[in-house]
Amino acid sequence: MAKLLLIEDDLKLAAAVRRGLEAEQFIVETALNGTDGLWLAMEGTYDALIIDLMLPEINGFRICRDLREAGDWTPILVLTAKDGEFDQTEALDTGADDFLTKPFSFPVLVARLRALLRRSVISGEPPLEAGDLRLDSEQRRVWRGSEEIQLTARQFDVLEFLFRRAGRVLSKKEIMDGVWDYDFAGDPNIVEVYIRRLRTRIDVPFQRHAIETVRGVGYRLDVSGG
Amino acid sequence: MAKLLLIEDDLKLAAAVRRGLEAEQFIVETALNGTDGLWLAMEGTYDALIIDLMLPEINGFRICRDLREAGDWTPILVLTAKDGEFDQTEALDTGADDFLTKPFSFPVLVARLRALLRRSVISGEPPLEAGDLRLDSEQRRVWRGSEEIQLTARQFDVLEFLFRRAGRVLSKKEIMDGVWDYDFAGDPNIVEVYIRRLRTRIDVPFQRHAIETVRGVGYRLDVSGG
DNA sequence: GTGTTTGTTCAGCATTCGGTCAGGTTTGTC
DNA sequence: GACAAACCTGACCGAATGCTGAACAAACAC
Repeated sequence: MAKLLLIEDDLKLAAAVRRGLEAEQFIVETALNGTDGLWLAMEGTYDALIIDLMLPEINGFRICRDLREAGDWTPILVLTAKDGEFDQTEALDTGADDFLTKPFSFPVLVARLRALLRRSVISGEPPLEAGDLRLDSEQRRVWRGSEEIQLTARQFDVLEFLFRRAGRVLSKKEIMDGVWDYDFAGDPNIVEVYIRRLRTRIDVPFQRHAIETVRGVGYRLDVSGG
Repeated sequence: MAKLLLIEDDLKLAAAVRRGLEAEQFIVETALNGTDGLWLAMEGTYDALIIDLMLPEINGFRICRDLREAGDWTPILVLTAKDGEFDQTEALDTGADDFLTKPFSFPVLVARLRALLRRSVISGEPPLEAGDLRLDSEQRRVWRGSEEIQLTARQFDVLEFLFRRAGRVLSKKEIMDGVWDYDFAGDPNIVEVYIRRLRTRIDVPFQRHAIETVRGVGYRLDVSGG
């Protein structure tokens, strides 16, 4: 699958993003400063780069430029602080393909990444399946058997998150961190609410839930699809 | 498919054009200055060249001349600044086959390119289809079943953009970037307005929209055509 | 120049969505 | 069986989002 380079100096954020992307089946390498980042990027073995603009030593702006000037057009997704010294247009001036303003939510990051990769590695990614439940990320559509199920944006994000980790038990916190903005600080009950909303839509009557509750731990999407 | 060389020193523009053309299935290589550009162009392995006239080192004017003098008659599309030092007649005097004034809109660039290539590589591209909706890029005509639908230029551009990405959900921003001038900075509502106008023309009464709304995300042309 | 078509902006409206909350219910423990 | 913790559930409300018709402006044709 796709191999990514993450250049980010905030240790905590780097670790979180890395973990998240790995859970999405990406192969992730991390550089904590501009020098290492540029060095690694120059190897040119990555399918996409995720670069923070504010970096020690060599900043992200410079990395993008240097790569482009070296004829390297690997897709680049740039991370910027909202109030920071770089703004949106500047981010794109660097030759980056897309940018994301912090704080961002994880599904947005992944969606943007997939959009960038769609041109190269991932193309025509097959729909995800669990029993007779089917979810197509690209089209953002869900079916139970042949019947399409209408979901709202957030509902879809939650379900996709579960789908990509099907069979594993996910805590409410994991789901919150994975689906909501990473600085979202609401009641974990929101996850219960969304699980319920999903269940009322995707479950088959008189059959056990496709999304099982594991009391005291979290939720699990049954790979057999309920 | 067709292989292109883009010679453009503005990183932002180069990245955007490159990305867009790749989405249209072209193979694109990019040079950021005249020297590299001429060097690559001399290889003579491209189906067409897109050259900015204002370039560092060797300008576009010179590149065209040198190529033509070397007996290379690869189709050339030249990009010029509106107010720039080169005007339209001069651009064509260089041996270019066509020219485009900045800022240009993406569909225009693609249309001109296809026109240039039609003489050589691409010819007789089949019409695009979605259900009983049919769109012919070359003729710029649209039919529902056997009945032709009249669209304005912009309406057609939007629909063609959706057609070439049928089944995928496209954000308003993607549509704006893909259809309007690359520096257009208007209200995304313009997309809503055009979607509406398209719907009133292409939809079948009492049937669901051919262009579906995916709330919070964007629009999707249903491949089954509504 | 006049009239028409096309493109864009605007503002009000309708709908949907997301998040919160306040009970209710189940589960497990003592 | 009493209790607490965890989870479920339906209702509610503000905000975001999209829809729509009309007005205005620009481009074009005659």
